[in-house]
Amino acid sequence: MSLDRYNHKKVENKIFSYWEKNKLFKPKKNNKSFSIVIPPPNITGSLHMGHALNNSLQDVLARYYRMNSFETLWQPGTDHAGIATQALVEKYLKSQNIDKNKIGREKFIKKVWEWKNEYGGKIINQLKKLGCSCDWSRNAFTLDKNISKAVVKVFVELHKKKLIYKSKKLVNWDTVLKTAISDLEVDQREVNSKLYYIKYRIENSREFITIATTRPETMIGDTAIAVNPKDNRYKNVLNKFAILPIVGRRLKIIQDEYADPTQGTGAVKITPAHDFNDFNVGKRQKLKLINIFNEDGKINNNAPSEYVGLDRFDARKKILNKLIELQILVKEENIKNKVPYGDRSNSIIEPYLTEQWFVDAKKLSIKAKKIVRNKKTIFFPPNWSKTYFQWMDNIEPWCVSRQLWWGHQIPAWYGPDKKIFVAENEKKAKLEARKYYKKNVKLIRDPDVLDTWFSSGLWPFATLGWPVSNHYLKRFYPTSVLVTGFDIIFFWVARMMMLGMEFLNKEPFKEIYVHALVRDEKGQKMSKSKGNVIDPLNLIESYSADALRFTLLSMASPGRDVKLSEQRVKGYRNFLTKIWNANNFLNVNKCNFKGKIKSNKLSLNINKWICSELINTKNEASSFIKNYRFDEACRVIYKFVWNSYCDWYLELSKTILFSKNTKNIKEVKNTSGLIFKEILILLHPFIPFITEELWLKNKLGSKKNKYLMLTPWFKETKVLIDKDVTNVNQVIHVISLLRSFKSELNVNPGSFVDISIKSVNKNRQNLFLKNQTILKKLGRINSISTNDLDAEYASLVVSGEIFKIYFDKDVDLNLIRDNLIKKKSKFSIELETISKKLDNKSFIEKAPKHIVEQDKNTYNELKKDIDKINLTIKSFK
RNA sequence: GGGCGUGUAGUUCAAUGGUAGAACGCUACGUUGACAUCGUAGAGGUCAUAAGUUCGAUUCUUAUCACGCCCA
Repeated sequence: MSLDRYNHKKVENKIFSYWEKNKLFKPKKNNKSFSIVIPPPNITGSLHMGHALNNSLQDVLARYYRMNSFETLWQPGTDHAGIATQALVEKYLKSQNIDKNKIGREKFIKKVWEWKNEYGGKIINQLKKLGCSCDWSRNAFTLDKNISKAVVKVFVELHKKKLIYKSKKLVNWDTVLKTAISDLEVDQREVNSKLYYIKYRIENSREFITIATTRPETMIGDTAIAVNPKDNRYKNVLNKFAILPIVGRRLKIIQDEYADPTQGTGAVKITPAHDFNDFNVGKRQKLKLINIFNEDGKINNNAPSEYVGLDRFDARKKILNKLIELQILVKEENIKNKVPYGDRSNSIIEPYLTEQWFVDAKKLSIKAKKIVRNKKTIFFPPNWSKTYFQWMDNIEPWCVSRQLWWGHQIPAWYGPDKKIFVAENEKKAKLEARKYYKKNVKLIRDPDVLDTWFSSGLWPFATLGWPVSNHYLKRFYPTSVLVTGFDIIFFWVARMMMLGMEFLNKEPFKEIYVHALVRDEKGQKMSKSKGNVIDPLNLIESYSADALRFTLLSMASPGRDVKLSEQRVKGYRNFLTKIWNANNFLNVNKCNFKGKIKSNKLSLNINKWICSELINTKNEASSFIKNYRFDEACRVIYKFVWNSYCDWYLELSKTILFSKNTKNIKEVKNTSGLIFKEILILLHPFIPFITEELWLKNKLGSKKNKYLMLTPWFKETKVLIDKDVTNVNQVIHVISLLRSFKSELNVNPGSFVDISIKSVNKNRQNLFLKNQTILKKLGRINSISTNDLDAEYASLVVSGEIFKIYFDKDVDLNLIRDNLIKKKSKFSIELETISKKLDNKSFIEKAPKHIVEQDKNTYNELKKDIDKINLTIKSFK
């Protein structure tokens, strides 16, 4: 009979639309609550493997807790990604010959919103394809009105508390995007560079001091030369002046710990406006800061006229040529050093002196650290807290202003004398200004916007409606768990912790589950330039979202990267097919899905057995999910469904289904259907689509609730231990041995045999006779007899007892004997190791009793087996 | 330089202080009753190396060697 095959393409979208239409994603009132906020993907993004893993994990949790009667909210949303989005739209406009600066800020922002409304929802739809059960009606965006309000409030309050301030400092400046960026957005890359040795003449002398630098062009901004106080080589020139070549400025030769005697010549030029270390030296030594760049990285008017307007790299070339001409370039040395790159623009970042807004992260970090130290927020795996502390302990002021248009404009206004008024809106700023100036003055708003992470730092409470107090905030904050990749512990997690503690005085998450990166099958980071990117949407298209989810989840072992290969996805697609076919089998045989399992009312041992397996699996799976061991949860469920249920139970059940005992048939039809129903429940958090499809197809829902998604997970938890259960395990064991035996003896596995259990003990004889239908069918046995037959036989030794096997065709006696000898030697080796242990007095004395007992038992069993085999071998002679 | 992590079957990974497991791949065979996207059987491991703790170490400790990531 040919039945239809599972076609995920027909199923997945349809099922999702059912869930959405029937509003199943909305939290249902209940005593206990469970909440997650999604790490908001940015609106320019499209689903990559990292998202797929991250969201599969969250969805398992959300679905699991929802099915366990928790009032569950998975809060979705996206962030506005200031730099990325602005750059993208700018580029797009440029392609249409529209210049951002010509159309102006307001129109530009309108264009970005247009773009956002058109394309910004792409990733949301992709998350839906993956099956994410977020409450999509609450989909949030960092530039939404309410979140923007929260952002302003936070800014104003932090400013009041003096935790936000404006200051002129060196920042990381992106000369392409023309904005400050945070330390974290700077990528330190090791590159091949040159170290240039340059002679600076000592004033009023014919002597020189040679400095070494990787950035000769910044010499225009030099304001000193430093040597280490311990460096005796330069004693004679200390406090003298050197003359800066090309420019002619006098540079004092100073002592500073920063100069490293082992680096270069030990003398180092100090350019406080263009290097973070030099900046600190400058502060200590009260040096002048001379900025030599414009915001685009071109030389400004502080340089000699012939260099003004040159790009920094052209300036370098020109200056080097000049140095050669002046014969003061001593040498060039090839070195490797770290050069800062902007992770968005991919251009070299310039330390640049500007006025920016800073958050006093150090103060904010105090509570945020405490909460983790006190285990109010727990990292999983726990080691990530070390990373968190390490960063928090060395935290620097957080530069939050960006010279962009797209984002939250800073709520700060300037009076005519540059006096700053920070307020929630212009009206309030004006009021304050009036108070200050005692008259109305014109205020100009700060043009800059806030770092995107500033608003995503408010994500766990701003999305729940803060600062307005409401049901959601009360019910779902602190959230239960944050699921995130380790790469944004600093960027995002730390910031949410700091701001959550500051404004709600409560940790934003009770737990933080940190997952790894998804790499390709060779362990390489996926990147477009390497061309090894596996697109999750392609995998979904080919193998279904369910298969992709199960793959990612089963590989999500803590502390380990996910190395993804398509083969695995294919393998789990096969798993779906298996489930689908099992369902076909049940339907063909008119199995019954209705009712409840009452394991204590079952009479057939195979039914008791599968019930017991199910309960064990369910309990194990539950505890694995609670402990974030999704890999283990997948493993036990997969094993149960495929091996226990499909391979053994359904095969065993055929002996009943194809019998004539109507009572037994009924019990099997009930049990097989109900166990399958339980399997769907069990699997639903992992593979929601196919399970829901089968649930609906078989009409397994109640009148109140049609859908699997809202069906309770737990029904029965008591572990079933029963003699019948262990008996089934024994029967399975014997069948397996018999199959192996045939294969070892080169006997056609399809052929039937007769067996004699004459020499087996009475109890076990009864067990085998009682289960002879099963044994005969699955073991391919004609007859089981308590008397030996008059024919050639081979002996199968099981647990010290001999089964005599009569084959329908003659088997080579030598083969049988060799088989026995092989087994004997295997057993003998085992026996030897165990007897060594048992002969060891300290083992007997010191090892736990049950271990000694266990070994003694094994010893006896092996001994018995070997004796029986010896006996049999003798009979050959 | 500081920190974190990883070395277990051909591959990707589990587990465990008491005779090493799975999946995929591979090999052989294919038994009418859902399934060849399948079934049955099988091969395949000095658990990176060395020392220590222990009755016993793949598991704990230390060192070494490889590899990866983060921070400076």
